[in-house]
Amino acid sequence: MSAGPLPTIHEVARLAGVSVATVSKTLNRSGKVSEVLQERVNAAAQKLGYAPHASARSLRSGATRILGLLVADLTNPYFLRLVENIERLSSAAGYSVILCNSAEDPEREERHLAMLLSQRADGAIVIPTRRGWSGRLAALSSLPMPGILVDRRIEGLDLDSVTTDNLTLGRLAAEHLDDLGHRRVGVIMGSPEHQIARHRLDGFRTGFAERGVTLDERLIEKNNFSEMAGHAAALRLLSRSTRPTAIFATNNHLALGLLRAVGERGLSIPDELSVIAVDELPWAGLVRPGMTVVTQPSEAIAETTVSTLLRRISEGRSGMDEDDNERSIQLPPALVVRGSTAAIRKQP
Amino acid sequence: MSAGPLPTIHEVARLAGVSVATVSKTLNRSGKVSEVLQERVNAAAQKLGYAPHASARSLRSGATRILGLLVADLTNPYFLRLVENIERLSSAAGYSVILCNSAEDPEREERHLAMLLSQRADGAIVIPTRRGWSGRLAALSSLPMPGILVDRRIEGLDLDSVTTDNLTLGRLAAEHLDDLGHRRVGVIMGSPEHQIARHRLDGFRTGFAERGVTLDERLIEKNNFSEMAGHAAALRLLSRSTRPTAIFATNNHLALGLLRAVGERGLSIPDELSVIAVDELPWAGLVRPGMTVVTQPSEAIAETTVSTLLRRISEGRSGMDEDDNERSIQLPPALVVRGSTAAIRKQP
DNA sequence: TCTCATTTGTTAAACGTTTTCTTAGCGAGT
DNA sequence: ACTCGCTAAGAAAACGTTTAACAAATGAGA
Repeated sequence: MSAGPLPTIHEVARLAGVSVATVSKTLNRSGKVSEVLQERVNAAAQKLGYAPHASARSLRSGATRILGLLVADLTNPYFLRLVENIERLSSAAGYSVILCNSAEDPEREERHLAMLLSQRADGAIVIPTRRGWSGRLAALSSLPMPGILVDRRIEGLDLDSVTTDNLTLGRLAAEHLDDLGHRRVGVIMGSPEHQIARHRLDGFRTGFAERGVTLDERLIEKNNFSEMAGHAAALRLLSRSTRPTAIFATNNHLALGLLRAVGERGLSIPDELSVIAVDELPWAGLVRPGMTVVTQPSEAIAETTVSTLLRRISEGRSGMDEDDNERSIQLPPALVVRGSTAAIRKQP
Repeated sequence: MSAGPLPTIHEVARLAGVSVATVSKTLNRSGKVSEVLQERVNAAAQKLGYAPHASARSLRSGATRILGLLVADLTNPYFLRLVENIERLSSAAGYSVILCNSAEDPEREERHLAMLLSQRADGAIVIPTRRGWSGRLAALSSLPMPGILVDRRIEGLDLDSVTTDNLTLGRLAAEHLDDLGHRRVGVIMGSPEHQIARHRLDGFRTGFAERGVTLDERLIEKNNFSEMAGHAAALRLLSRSTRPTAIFATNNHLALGLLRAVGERGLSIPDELSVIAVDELPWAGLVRPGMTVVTQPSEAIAETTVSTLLRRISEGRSGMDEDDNERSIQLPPALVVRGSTAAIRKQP
């Protein structure tokens, strides 16, 4: 509508017949401004369609009200739920979110972090790449901007982190299967050099151990995290002379591969095989017997992440010294029982 | 590592023993700077870990190198693929992306647009809310910043838009089913007041009409876009005395509901019913006979969107006048045949 | 009436860049 | 020797805010 570039605070001031300082104070509700002037200012701003220039504002004030969100893998539905929730919460708190996808590539991660630094984001939320941590991630712990890790912790770094309690997650799965009488259980997991996979397995193992059951190590398939790997692993498990009566798939992609394999073998779930997976899946409703899963508390994780980061930001602003560093928050998963697991029928 | 706040261009200049102007010219490769000084500057910048202050830069230069990405529904997997591709392309072109989710809520859309305006984003990519267009969206066509619509066109606005050619999409589905001999076909679609649904149906109808087949209007289920609606509609279709031999589900959610209904009825696909859907689905590999789908060209759409917007931005910068307005780009979908459709067996 | 507080408003100085304009330096042509 | 170009470097003026410091105005107490 209006021609020419956007109006500045000066034009608002001129139209309202006051100084720019008065306009600024009015619009930010800081300082004292009389009722009558406030109205004049607001009217003028309204009429001109004034929108404060964020760059100018942050240049002067030092805060950008921007959060960086750097995700390791945008194709992972679990991360997507996190992104969605984090965006919602940040936005509600008055922060904009710059979305970055590193696609599991440390180099992209590095570049994005440099960009976020240049943008002077007030904070960064990072789901880090699997392979090692870049120097720039380490730098987050100190000065440039407060950062927080989500879902994946990095051992050596003293950065806040919010993750699922994966030990408990494994244990929940174990206890459920044990309750149903399963003793010969298979596990399809990613590489044990990744903390998450390791913790889930450890929890699973512990859960059974506490009930006096020892896992058959030969039924633990350790590979990578892809659907193909899950498929192959499942076929191996199902081809054994005495195949497991239940299988625990420790992530989304692996579960997909497992289900595909089960379908190909024509096995019926849960009659011939019980299956328990991790995370609510978008297509969960589709699978005929609904999937029994251990879910990660994605809303709670998003909420804790954002609130913790915002707290760090305000602390930093007030110059508080780093006292309670190395806060690693772990949130509890939940078991959702559906039709894909059942009590064992016959003991062959 | 380094204590205190981040270094400015002045500190780099002092360390290199030159003026700030020289540093700026060196770092931006603008203006003439002698070899030796360039090296001194780069070394100093490197040593200090200098990162240019984006706010200051854009305040002076007028460009933020930020793109707004405002999505109507982050839970839609198709939109997610768009987001992923758009982020990748923008990032490769040196732009950062501010992600906003309106969640089909016009009010949130409005707020986000105001925020993007305040941030002085260089451009905005918008998948608009279904219900009506906000005044601020209309404003995009004129001055504040160049904007482009994706996936959903808005009739009255003279804004660039990039969408799937939904007429052709419908026609492709129709021709495929006709080739297989289907004559009694059902359609499960969203509300016909939405252009997309209407176009897909029109194309579908036309495709059959061109082969001399008239659709049975009673088999066209018009509801909303939810999975629940799809499920209910499917149940209605499958309960008819003479049920259709094939069903066309015009979107993701509806297809999910349809498949659930088919499962509940214990019908076998494609022997008793052929099913064709829209869009590659994340869980496509899972469904036993793979799904036959008409896919939207999401990569091409993302590519066209970003390049068109960036062109608009540079045009705007060079002050070019709006000549070829109202560009509505439509990209062709593709048919992917899998196992969920088959030639009709018996004619009951 | 004169001071002194207290309120309300304005002036002007930052914030960290980019960029225009100016100047210094210098070799070449007369 | 003097001017004329030419190049590389620097000085300083923006860009649009916020905010500290200050001025003006008002009312109260003596």
